[in-house]
Amino acid sequence: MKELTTGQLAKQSHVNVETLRYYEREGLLPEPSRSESGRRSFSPDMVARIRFIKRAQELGFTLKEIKELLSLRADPSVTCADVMEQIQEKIQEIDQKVNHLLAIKKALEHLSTCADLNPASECPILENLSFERSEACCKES
Amino acid sequence: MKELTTGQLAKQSHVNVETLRYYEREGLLPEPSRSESGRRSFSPDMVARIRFIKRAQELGFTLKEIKELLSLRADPSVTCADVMEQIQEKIQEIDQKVNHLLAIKKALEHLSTCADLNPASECPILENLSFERSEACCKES
DNA sequence: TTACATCCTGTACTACGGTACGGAATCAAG
DNA sequence: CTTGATTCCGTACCGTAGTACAGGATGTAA
Repeated sequence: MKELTTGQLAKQSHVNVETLRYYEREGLLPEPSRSESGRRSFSPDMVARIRFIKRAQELGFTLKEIKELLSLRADPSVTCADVMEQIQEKIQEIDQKVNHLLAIKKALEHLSTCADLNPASECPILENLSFERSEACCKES
Repeated sequence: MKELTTGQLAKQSHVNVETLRYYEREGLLPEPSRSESGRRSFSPDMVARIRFIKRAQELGFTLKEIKELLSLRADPSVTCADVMEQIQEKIQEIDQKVNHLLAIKKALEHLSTCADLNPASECPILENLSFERSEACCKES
């Protein structure tokens, strides 16, 4: 396999050239070797590394966390259990986010119900948003 | 009710003084009247307005969207149905976010399972993250 | 009156994940 | 050899939701 230029790596990994430079700055990519004229020369392995980064992003990891994952991988004293732990944490975070969103949804649905019950009157939705919680919203049932 | 100074309004609405100035700049608060020396003088209604903003933020609206909601409220030609529509949109957005998070969770759980199945071997989790999708991950069942 | 608190303005800075741009150098194709 | 594409670097900018700060002007309490 040949080494890749910045542009080639960018194309193959479906990211912007500037993004590669940004990842390098942020320590997500190792400093590549350079040609005599100073141009970057990337190992083809970097395609997989960027796929890793993008996939992990999709999975809800921040670049900072991904950097940690990548350094875990580089450290031979790290066990599979260490990685498992990070993933379990991430799953819990996701559960929390989902629960928060569902609570918000419930509140919004409640506001909708209020509106249904007040067809011809002034819209109570916006006023209800002013309340601390929306319990005191509707004319009872 | 007396008019409030910036500091009083900030205290009563539990936000930072700078946040009030920021909201004013962003058009979320109307330009308050001023004292002779140039100090802001807020109507006590602004406490409710900021509560509205904060509550709507909790419900997942951005400041931009909140600004729209506030202007809806100010416009007498806007019907309750218009507001309902915004809320329905928001509910759909939330559903999408939840579904995305649950898909992520599933993928992470799958990675955990893989790790369970490979107790003594090299940790396959990180390598699996490199895959486009994680179907090809585990030793079958 | 003196001291301290609050307020004013404008600007800069934070985090996040990049994107855009200018000007110079270099590379590859015709 | 010339032209156009690519790459280089540093820096500035985007949106989001604020926070921080400098330096000056007021307001208030002892």
